Amino acid sequence: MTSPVRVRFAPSPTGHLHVGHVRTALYNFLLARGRGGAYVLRIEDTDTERSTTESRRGIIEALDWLGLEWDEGPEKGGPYAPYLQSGRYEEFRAAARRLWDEGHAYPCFCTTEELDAEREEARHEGEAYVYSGRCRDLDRDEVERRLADGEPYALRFRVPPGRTSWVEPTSRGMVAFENAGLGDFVIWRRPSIDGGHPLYNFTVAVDDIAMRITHVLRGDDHISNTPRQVLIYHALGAEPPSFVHLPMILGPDRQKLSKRHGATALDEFRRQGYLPEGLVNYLALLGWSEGEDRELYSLAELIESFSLERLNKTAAVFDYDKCRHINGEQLKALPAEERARRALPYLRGAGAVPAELEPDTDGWPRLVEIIEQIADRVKLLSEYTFYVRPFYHAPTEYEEKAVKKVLGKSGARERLERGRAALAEADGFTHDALESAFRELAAELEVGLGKLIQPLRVALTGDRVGIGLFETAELLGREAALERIEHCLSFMDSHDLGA
RNA sequence: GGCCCCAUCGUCCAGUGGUUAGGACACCGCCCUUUCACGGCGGCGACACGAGUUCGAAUCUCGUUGGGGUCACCA
Repeated sequence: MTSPVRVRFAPSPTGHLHVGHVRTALYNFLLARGRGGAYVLRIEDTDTERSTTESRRGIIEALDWLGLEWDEGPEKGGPYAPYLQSGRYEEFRAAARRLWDEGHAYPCFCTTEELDAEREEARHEGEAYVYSGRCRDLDRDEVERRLADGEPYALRFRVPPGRTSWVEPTSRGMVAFENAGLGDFVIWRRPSIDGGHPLYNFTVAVDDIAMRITHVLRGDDHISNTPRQVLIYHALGAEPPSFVHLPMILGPDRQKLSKRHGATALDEFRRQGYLPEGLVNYLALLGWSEGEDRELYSLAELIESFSLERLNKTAAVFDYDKCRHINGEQLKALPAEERARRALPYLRGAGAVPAELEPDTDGWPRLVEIIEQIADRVKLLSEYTFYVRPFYHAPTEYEEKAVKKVLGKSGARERLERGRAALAEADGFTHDALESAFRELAAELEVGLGKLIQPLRVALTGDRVGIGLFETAELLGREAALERIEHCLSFMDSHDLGA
């Protein structure tokens, strides 16, 4: 039950990290941490044409941000290096040669044109393409001759008859494929074993064997590759690991999640103000549940609770609303000081606060207090800018509905003036002092407190929406508050409002 | 189309032979309230269908339908 586990997350550096990848990485991480095993990061860069170091850096940075720290991998090393798949080239070559020597692989001289024709015919017949096996039983002498002539070839795996199956340690259980439907697949590209490149189904097995991987957790879309990999394991005399195929994450239209559906790349979520805690929490819930009605988890709690047995097998639709909600819950759990630190880059980026504002400087406690007051009005870090901006910038215009529904109401101007007087004369410019002053004024004017407060709020912030009015005023200070009211009064005059 | 996987509210999850089928998000009311949020209360809303097994099926079996994945000398 608690046998040592070795898992890996093996992205190919050909693009951005997608939420689906993130969930796969997370589950691998959770399994390893929960069972005291090793979580390794391996970069599958054998496709030299599509792999970029920029993508690799992006992936590493993203994983870093999420807090999914790997035990072995790039920039860290480990006992089973190399962790960049391209670094294992000679080992792949040796394994391929061995397969060839032992008859598990054979050279295929078919040209691209010939193969295209085969594929074309299969499509025409409405059947799945399976390599014909034309080069499978070539005469030994002929093979020698063509090899000696330097004719280009690819290496194909000789798929044996029968069926291939494996048992997943989840409710999915056994999955089986008929070998006949697999076809002899290519493990090494042309022109030859000395010059070409090893291919995925082969490299992944060799690498996992070399790294002593015990559990392969990956997307559902890899199920059809699995029998081929199991075959390679057997041919190489190795015991296959446990395979666990995770349900897909779909878009709202139930198609595989893609850019069309909105944000999918991790950096986009980050830009939008998601917390790593929020994303991790939400993604953990997409395909797994503890079995009770709980859905708020820290990474540490997930490590504690996660188990393969509780994985579910139904594809899940990514729900942005729910993701945002979970993020909001995680945000609530953070102390104001921390929320302020995390929000700062967004605030500065939006110009809501002075560019030079830094933690632990003179202006810092005030920002923390503002953030504290905003409380759980926001769910994403980027949403703080709306509430924070008024404390650093006097309104230059007034929100449309605020003008219509507040400033435009008859008597608004008088109430605002009386409010200004109350602010000017208040004995102490604190929340409590202001509140009692306004309650008295409301009683005197025989109007609801709201009637008094609304115009003031608009004058002070430019909008009807914001934190408590008395907190707002206190945080602004008497001088700035009075100045803003003056400005608003003249705005009302020039627009003939609130008479 | 072949092969493979899957099937409970709109969405995400509970539920493993006997429940008024539960929770969360979203949505809609009401309450609280200086606005917006938060919070509280309530509502809407699902076992895809058909056979079987059983005293009894959301739960087990088979079929149908539906959805998804995959069919490269990419990963």
